[in-house]
Amino acid sequence: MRKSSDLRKAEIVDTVLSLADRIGPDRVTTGAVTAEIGITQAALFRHFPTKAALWQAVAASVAEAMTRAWDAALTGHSLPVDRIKAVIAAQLERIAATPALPMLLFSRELNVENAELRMAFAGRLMAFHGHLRREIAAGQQQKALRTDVAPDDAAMLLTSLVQGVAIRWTLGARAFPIRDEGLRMLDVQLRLLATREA
Amino acid sequence: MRKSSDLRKAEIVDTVLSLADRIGPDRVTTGAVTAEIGITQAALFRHFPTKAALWQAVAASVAEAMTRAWDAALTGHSLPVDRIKAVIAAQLERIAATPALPMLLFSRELNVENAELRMAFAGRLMAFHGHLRREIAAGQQQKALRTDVAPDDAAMLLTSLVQGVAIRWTLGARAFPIRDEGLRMLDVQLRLLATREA
DNA sequence: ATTATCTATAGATCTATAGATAATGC
DNA sequence: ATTATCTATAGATCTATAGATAATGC
Repeated sequence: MRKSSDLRKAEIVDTVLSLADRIGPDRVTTGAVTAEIGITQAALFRHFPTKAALWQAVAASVAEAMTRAWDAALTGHSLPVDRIKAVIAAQLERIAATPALPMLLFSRELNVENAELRMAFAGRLMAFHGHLRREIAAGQQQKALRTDVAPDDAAMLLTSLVQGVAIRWTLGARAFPIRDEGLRMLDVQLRLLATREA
Repeated sequence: MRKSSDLRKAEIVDTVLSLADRIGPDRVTTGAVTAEIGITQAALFRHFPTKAALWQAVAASVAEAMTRAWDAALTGHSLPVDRIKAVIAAQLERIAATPALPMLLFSRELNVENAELRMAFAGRLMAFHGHLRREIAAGQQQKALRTDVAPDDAAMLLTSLVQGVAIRWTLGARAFPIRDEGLRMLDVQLRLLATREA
């Protein structure tokens, strides 16, 4: 079956992510991708000039999906704490939808081969951190959150929480629903960050 | 220069870790290791029958060093909170000494190829978590730590904190001293976990 | 005599290129 | 006519094996 270039490109990008999950990012060869799709290995190079270019397209796709999900989460709520919960829930859902993400962050492809790939993800991580820091600062101004913790530090604790759950989920063979467990841990941490009511 | 088998094995294991850091775990080939040492590629297979066996020796070496460091840290202090700080400081020092560790945890070698390698690291992660949980429970009993957080959850927050700092350190080109930054973040989190004094 | 290392190479795998072929859309 | 795909293959790289050689230690 012959597809338009745009459709085929999208299919290749999706297949890379699916394969990266199943066999590991660095085991994704052009041959494995095309075998999965049902075209010859050489056909891939008519869509992407090099394998690095393919990975950059993958990074762009993942980064765009994240950005959209965060923006939608933020516009859906007004209270800072609700916005924090929503943006973290959105990110946990992105990880569940793209389970190769944690591995990808530490792949040779990203860390050694492909500086553009690395920068794309580093940029998204900073944007995520920025969202959290802003909402934490807003929550502190509304006296909902303790003010004796720097917003930057609190945002790092929450980013670490998401990463910690993702690591546990990945290494533990994904034996629990990452979104539920992540939000449960977030409630624990938000309780520690909240101003005392009693 | 000809070395005894034990010395050469140790040299090979050390070289794997050093190379894993510099070029990424999955790029460590038998040829790269032996070129670094100054023996021929084939000589490696007289010390380790397969590449998988070599990685298992690496895992055993790293795991043993961690265990020793944690035990030394724990015996050096009596107060639970001090023991928590000491064992986390020890782990941050282990990461600084073996900077390939975070990448190794997500390498194809560990996640896809080598189940024994994966289990070795999963076991150490659980042991680390167990140390933290025990000390947190002790701290709660001594009324030094809030009792409205499950020790298991608090231990996960601390483990995530270490992982989060390690990720930031790795992706950020190791631009800050991981031990200092980790202990600073630990103080922030311990302040949240402490019983209020005022 | 034992054993660490070397030379040479098989066999597998992977990216990328060159040129031919066949399906699509004006 | 355009363009997605195919066949065939070059060239690089990697693990592992077989058999020879040379250094070490009793």
